[in-house]
Amino acid sequence: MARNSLSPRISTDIIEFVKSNAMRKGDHLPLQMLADNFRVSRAPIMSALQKLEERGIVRAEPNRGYFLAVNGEAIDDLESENGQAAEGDDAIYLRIADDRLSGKFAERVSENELMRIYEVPRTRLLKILHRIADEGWIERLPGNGWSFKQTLMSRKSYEEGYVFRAVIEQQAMLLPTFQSDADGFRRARETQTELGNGGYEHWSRAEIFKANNDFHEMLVACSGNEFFLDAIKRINKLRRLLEYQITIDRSRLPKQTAEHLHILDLLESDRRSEAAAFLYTHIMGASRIKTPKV
Amino acid sequence: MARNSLSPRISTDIIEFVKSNAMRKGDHLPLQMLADNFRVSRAPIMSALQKLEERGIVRAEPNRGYFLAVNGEAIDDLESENGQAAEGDDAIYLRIADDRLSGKFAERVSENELMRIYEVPRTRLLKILHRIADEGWIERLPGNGWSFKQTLMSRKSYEEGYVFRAVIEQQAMLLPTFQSDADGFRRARETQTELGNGGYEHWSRAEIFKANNDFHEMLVACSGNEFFLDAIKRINKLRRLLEYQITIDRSRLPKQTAEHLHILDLLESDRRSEAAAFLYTHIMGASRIKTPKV
DNA sequence: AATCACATTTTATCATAACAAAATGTAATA
DNA sequence: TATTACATTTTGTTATGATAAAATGTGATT
Repeated sequence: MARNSLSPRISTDIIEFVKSNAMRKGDHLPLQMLADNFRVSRAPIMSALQKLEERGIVRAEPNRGYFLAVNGEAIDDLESENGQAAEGDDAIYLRIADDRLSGKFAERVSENELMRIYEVPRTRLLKILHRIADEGWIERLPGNGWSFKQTLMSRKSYEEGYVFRAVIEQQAMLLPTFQSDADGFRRARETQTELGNGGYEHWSRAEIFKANNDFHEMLVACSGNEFFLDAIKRINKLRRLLEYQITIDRSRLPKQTAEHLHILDLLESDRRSEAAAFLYTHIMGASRIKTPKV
Repeated sequence: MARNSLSPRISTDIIEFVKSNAMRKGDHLPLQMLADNFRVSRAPIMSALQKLEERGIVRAEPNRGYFLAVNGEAIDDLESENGQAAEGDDAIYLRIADDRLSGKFAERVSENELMRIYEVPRTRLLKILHRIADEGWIERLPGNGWSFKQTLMSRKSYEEGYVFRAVIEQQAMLLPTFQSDADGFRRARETQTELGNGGYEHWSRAEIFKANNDFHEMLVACSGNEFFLDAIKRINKLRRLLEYQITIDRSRLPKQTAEHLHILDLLESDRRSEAAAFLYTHIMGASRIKTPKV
């Protein structure tokens, strides 16, 4: 057996790309452009496009290339919509997270043990374990095996996480290097407005979560300081895992999006320290309400 | 061939353990206790002790175990002193860092390429690459190969790093959960005093660096917030890499240690916000002086 | 001049087997 | 009873060869 192909993921990426660039029916999709964009060679792009052709999303013209067969916004990506059942490595990753949160593991596990449980070859297992280690909830022991860390993923550190986020984001906004990103603000406004105007009723949990994270990461990116952004991205990965288990209280979303818009208002009228203070209470406010099962 | 043994590392660890616990000649060293301490089984402890016996540091009594043959403080660990030439994985890691900093790599490299260059089996190479990825200066590409990130390890982000540290450490100290650690303070005082009273002239660069890092991490640990501590530890790993290349200005050390002691003074007389403010300028002050070659 | 289509090279993953080290169970000893 | 010494089991690293995917070079087409 060989590795599993990139093309499914690339297909999804292309659809997302087409949508977010508001491309229209008939637009050309050059191989090299897409390849550079996704940081792969032309080969996997080719096979992804071929599969998209079978689905009628793009049209192939011999010796000329691939062209969009429909308008970008008209595409609804079946695979990623109903494909909630994550494929490939992600599936295993989520199963491990689940099993960990429901206490099915001893603190210490061996690689062989995990290979048997999840029926995964070692190479792939290690990739996943390293990802988890990067997120900070498992670590390699000096001898054999891996050890789950209790520290993250607990109620206590859940709250600590909110404190950390509130402080980092507020301070990032107060840095002298902070610069508003007009384009980012505009797009954030669109998303938040849409979410507030009824979107909160039908968007999927993942979409809502992503919109929220994107907003906060966009703000921190304005700080112009890589380390602040990195710290936030890192903690958001963990958060995703824990909040997956929480039922979203959709009734709170209108208030949340209103607060997000308020922050943008303040920034755009150059009231940065007010915005930073408000951001702090905004984040800490969310902490008080949510309650994870763990 | 099989994996390389843990015992050299464990030998060093045991020596460090004996020293830091101020153990005396004749003290007993139970296998299980050491095993638990280092999170391994008794097997590698056994072989480490056997090697320490050959070096005359411990004495074996049949069916009774191993006993210290000299006083803890009297041991000078030849292997780790002159053993500046790091062994095993660390050696490769440092070579990669060097080669990267001196611009010997294209941005994108394949695993096979690196295996050929450093003559390392894939398993070990991957371990090292994942460690580097965790530190944030390389990342796996979606297809084949890895890509060095420019962002960290540059002059700009070097300065950003100082800003980040200053903010995080200051804010950590201001958290309501912050609690002084009497024991930690005492030990920090000892080290800093020793370093200030002439230690700065003969301590190795690594020792000085470690003393400094330990001080700051100890302070952040008092915050009682895992995430703050984690963020500082993470950035310190990177710092170590960059500052390796800088010649330490030893004449500055007395001032630095004096400032460290001053911070402890302020904290112990319950002037926390003053301490936090001073800590901030202390860190930013260091940033202005040092200049990395990169 | 771009871009594609196709052919070729390079790469990483997987299965397998060998082996040394790590982990562990237990009788022997202090 | 606590700890070691020794025997046994389990584990993870390594080398090797097969294979499919990714990367790339180049002539053909627009």
